[in-house]
Amino acid sequence: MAKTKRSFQRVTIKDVAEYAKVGVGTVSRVLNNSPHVDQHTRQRVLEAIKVLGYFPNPHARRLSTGSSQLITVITPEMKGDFYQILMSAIDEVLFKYGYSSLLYPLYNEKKYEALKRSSDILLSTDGLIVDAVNVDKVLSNIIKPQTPVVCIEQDSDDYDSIMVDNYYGGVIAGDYFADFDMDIFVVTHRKTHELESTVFDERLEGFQESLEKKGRSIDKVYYVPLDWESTFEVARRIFYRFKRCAIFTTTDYLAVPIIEVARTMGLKVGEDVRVCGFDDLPIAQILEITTVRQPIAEMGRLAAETLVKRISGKLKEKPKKYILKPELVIRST
Amino acid sequence: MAKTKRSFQRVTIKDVAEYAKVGVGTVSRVLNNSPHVDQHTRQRVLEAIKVLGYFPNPHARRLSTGSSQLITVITPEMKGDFYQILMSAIDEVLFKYGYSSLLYPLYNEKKYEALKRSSDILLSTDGLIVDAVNVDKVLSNIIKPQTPVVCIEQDSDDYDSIMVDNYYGGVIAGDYFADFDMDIFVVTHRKTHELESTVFDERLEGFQESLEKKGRSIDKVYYVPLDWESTFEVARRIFYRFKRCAIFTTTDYLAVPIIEVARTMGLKVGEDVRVCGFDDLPIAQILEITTVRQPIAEMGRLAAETLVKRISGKLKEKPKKYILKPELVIRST
DNA sequence: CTGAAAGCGCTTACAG
DNA sequence: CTGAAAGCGCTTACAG
Repeated sequence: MAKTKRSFQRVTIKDVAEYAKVGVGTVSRVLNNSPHVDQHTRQRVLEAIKVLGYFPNPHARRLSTGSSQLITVITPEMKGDFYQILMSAIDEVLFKYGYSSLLYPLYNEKKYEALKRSSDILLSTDGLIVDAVNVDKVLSNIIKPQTPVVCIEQDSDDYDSIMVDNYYGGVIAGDYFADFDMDIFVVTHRKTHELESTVFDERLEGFQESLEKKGRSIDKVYYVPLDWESTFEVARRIFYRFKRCAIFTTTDYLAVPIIEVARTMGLKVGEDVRVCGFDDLPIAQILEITTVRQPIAEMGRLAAETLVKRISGKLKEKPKKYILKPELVIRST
Repeated sequence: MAKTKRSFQRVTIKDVAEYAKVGVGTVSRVLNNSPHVDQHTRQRVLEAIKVLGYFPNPHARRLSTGSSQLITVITPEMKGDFYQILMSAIDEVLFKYGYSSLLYPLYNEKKYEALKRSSDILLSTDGLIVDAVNVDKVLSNIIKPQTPVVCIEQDSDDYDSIMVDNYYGGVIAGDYFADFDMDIFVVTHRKTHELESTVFDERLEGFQESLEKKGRSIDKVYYVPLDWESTFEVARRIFYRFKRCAIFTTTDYLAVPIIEVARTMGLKVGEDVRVCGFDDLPIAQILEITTVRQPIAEMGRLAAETLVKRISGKLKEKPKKYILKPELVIRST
C-alpha cells in the first residue's frame, strides 16, 4: 500500500534519528540502554525524544524481538483475598524478571466466549498462568501448543501444574475433629460450572474419609453459594438446633459468618462450637480461626518461576506436577 | 541481522501460502474473512492452516493495522461486586464493537511502580478505561498524549470522565433521614492513599449539608476500613448504646454487617433501626436495603461507548464530563 | 479472484 | 561507538 498514511502521523524512531542526526540503530540503542553509546550522542537522542514527544511502538518492538515481557493471568473470578495474595506473589516474581501481568478473569460466560472468539488475546503475551480453570478444556484449539502455560489449583496433562493436596488437607482437619465429642457438620460450596475447580469436593472427601477411618461421621453437609448471606441462614439453622457442634468449612470465607452468628447467639466459639476453615486467608488470621493453611503465596511464586523458566527455554522437560502440602493451624476457634 | 533464526521456527503465513500454493495476500484474506476469495481456494488455505498448525502472530498484525482491538481497564482494586458489574457492562459494549478488555488492577504500590517502569503495558492496547484512580497524576508522562482514555468516578482535565453526582446522592439520603426522630450516625471509609478516589467524602458531605439545612445534624461519624470485621465491631458499639437510631453508610457493603448485628441483637430493622446504604449493589437488592442507587452498569456502558468513539475518531471534541444522577431506592430497612 | 510488493516501526549482526 | 540494511510477520492498494 505504500502511500497510505495514518490519519494522525505518529512520530517514529526515524524522526528521532533525523532530528538527532544519528542512525535509527543508535536511537534504538539509547532506548534499550545499550552501554555502547557515546554520552554526548545519548544526550542528543534523549533530547530529540523529549522534543518530539516520541513513544516507542510496542507492537513493532515485539514483532522484532518476539517477546512482550507480559504474561496473562486467567482466573475464574476477580473477587476475594485469595486472588490478591496469589497475584501479589506472582507479580513479585514476574517483576524480578522484567515481566508484568495482565488479568483476564472469566467472571461470566461471555468472557469465555470472547476468549474463544479472539484467541489472540492470549497469543499476544509471552505466557499464561491459569488458576482453577480447566485448562485442557478451555485452551486446546485456542492457543499454540508451544505457548508456555502454568496451571494453579488444576490438574493438567499438557502443562506444568501447581496444586495443593486438598484431599490431605481435608484429612488433617478430619483427624483434628475426630476427637471432639460433638455433632460434626460441613459447610461447603458445590461446583456449578463445568469449568469450576473441584477443590472443595476434594477437601470434603478427605475430611469424610479421615472421620470414617476413626469411626466417626459427618452429621450433615450444607451446600451454599459462595456468599455470606446464604451462610448466615445456614448458620442460624444449625445453631437453632445445636448449641454444641463442630463445623468444618471448606474455605475460611464461609467460616466467618458462622462464627459471627454463633457469637451473637451467645455460644462460646472454641468451646461449645468448634470451627475449622481452609486456606488461611488474612481474615482467618485476624479472627483467629483454626484452619488448614494453603501456601497461596508460595503457589503463586512457584507458578511464576516455573513459567519464566519455560519462556526462557531453561525448562525443557515434560510438564511437571508440583503438589504442596497444606498444614493445620490451630487457633482459637 | 538477517540470518538469525529463532531457536524454534514458527510457522508463518508464508509457509501456509506455499503449502496451499497461493500468495500470502490470499492467506491473509482468508484469515480476515474477506468475501473476495474463491471457495475452493479458501478451503485449500484452511486445510493448510490446519495441517501446519498455523496461528497468526498478533504483533505483526497490530504493527500492520495499528490496532490491537484490546483495551486496558485500570482499577484500584480487584475485589467486590462493584467491579464485576462495571466490568460486565464495559465488556458487553466492547464485545459489540469487536474489542476485548484486559484488567490492570493497582492493588498495591508495586503494581503502580511496574506501570511506571514499563509504560508500554498501556501503549499496547488501543485505549484505557480508568476507574477511581487519579489519572492526571498517574498517567501523565507514561502514555502518549493522544492515547484514548476515559475515566470513571474520577474527574480529569485531560480526558472524558464519567461520574455520578455523589454529593447529590448524599443530599437525597440526608433529606430522607431528616424526618426520622432518631439519632443519626454515619459509617464511612476514609481515603488513605493519594490515588484513592474521594467519593465517600463527597457522599458524606452532601448528607451532612442536607441534614443541616433541615436543622438536623449527624451525631457521630465512624470511619472504618473497607471490611466487614471492623464494621461488625462498630455496629456492636453503636447498638450497645442506641437501640433506636438511623445509620447512613456510604456504601452498601458497610450496611450489611450493621443490619446483621442489629437483627441478631433483636432490634427491628426498618423500625427501631433505619439503615440507608449507597450504590445499590446486588447485596442491597437481596437484603432489601434502602439505598442510593448508582447507575454502575450505565457508567460502564457509557465509558466503553465513549472510548470506542474516541478510538475510531468519531469523537473529536475536547474532553467531556458526564455526570449521572443517583436516585433514592426505598426498601425495607 | 489473486499475486507481487511495499510498508508498518522496531532490533541487531555486520562492517566499519 | 555508529550507520546502513535486512528481517520480524503481517495487511492492503495496485495491477492484473
